Amino acid sequence: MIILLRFWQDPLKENVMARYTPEHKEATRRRMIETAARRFKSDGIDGSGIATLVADAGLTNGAFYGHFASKDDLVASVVAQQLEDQVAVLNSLPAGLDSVEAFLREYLSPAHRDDLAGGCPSAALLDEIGRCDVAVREAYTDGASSMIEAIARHLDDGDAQRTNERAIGLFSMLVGSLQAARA
Amino acid sequence: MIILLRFWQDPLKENVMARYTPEHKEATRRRMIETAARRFKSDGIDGSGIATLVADAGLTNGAFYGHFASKDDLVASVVAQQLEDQVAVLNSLPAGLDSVEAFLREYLSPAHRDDLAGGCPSAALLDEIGRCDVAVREAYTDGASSMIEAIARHLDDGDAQRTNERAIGLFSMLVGSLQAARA
DNA sequence: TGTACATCAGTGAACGCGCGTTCACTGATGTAC
DNA sequence: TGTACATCAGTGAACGCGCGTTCACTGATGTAC
Repeated sequence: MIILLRFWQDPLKENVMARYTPEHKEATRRRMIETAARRFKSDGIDGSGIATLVADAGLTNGAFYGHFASKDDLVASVVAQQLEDQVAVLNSLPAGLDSVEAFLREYLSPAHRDDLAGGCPSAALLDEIGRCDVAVREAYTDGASSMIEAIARHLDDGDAQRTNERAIGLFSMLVGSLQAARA
Repeated sequence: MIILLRFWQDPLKENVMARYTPEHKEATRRRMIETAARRFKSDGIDGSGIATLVADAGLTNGAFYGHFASKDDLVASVVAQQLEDQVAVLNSLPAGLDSVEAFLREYLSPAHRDDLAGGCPSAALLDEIGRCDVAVREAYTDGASSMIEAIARHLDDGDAQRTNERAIGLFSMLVGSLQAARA
């Protein structure tokens, strides 16, 4: 959750890469989503203009609309991708309460508090997402329910309903605490 | 916390009110702060333009800078006022855990979830405040620590340190839960 | 193998628009004589 | 009491600016013959 996957090509290799392979355009799109995620989380969604977002990915203004239909389309893609990454991290944790505890300590650590760009998307963007268009909000609710499930899997104590409630409570408290610590 | 104080004059009385009494300008300023609070919470800070904010208060564009030095100045005033109101509500609750429980039920009620404009400023604005200028963030941290104190007063169990930690935890969880419920 | 053409990821200038802010002005109120 | 002037909350047009988006173009790559 804290350490982001950096799966885009390094710039040198990128330049050598054939321009019209099926992978090339897809790689650029992924790079845009990754760099936009960091920018959104540190400067806010409204606070990040298209010009800055494409420059972060090493492109110019006009290239944007070859990859996304609109800014909102990018936002929805970013939100979905970010939550997917978090779910993957949660699922890769070994079972047992020890690993949950280690995860919590890391989540609430000063390092995570100070790493807005690389940190939890919910803590950085939740209330802005609530004011975005419906596609973005759907991307968020879909992703968040996967998160809750992933958390619940670690807390499972037989009573499904209760486990789910505790997962939601834990998630809410984590996000709220982190936001409070930052403000 | 949920029911806002509506202390501005009603329009009829306002029109009759002498224009240059010391109260007149102050009343306009308070009205701006109140209506701006509602607008910020429902549309976001970045999402609310000066033109809309002054129109909400029944004024036109240019009047704004007779009351505030800048938009950030208004934001800081709104944040301070909102938290002050919340503290006043908390302090007016009768002592005892019953009233705390009633308060929690109200805070987490569907009515409060759906009342963005009239609801808790922290839940609606926390992550946007984190990206505002230093005066706004100071107004928030000052107000929030009064909030924590007010909550702690209701949870007091003799151990000051522990009470304070529980107050922070409760506050974080409430804000986080409400945001999650809204998104 | 060499040449002509098609493809298409990316360029960069331009668009209309709403933003925060400024400013010359208005006109009702308060004050001086 | 009546008149002339000062005050000042509020008006509304205008400003420069950055936004999201569009579009004619470029030039490296892939394909056809």
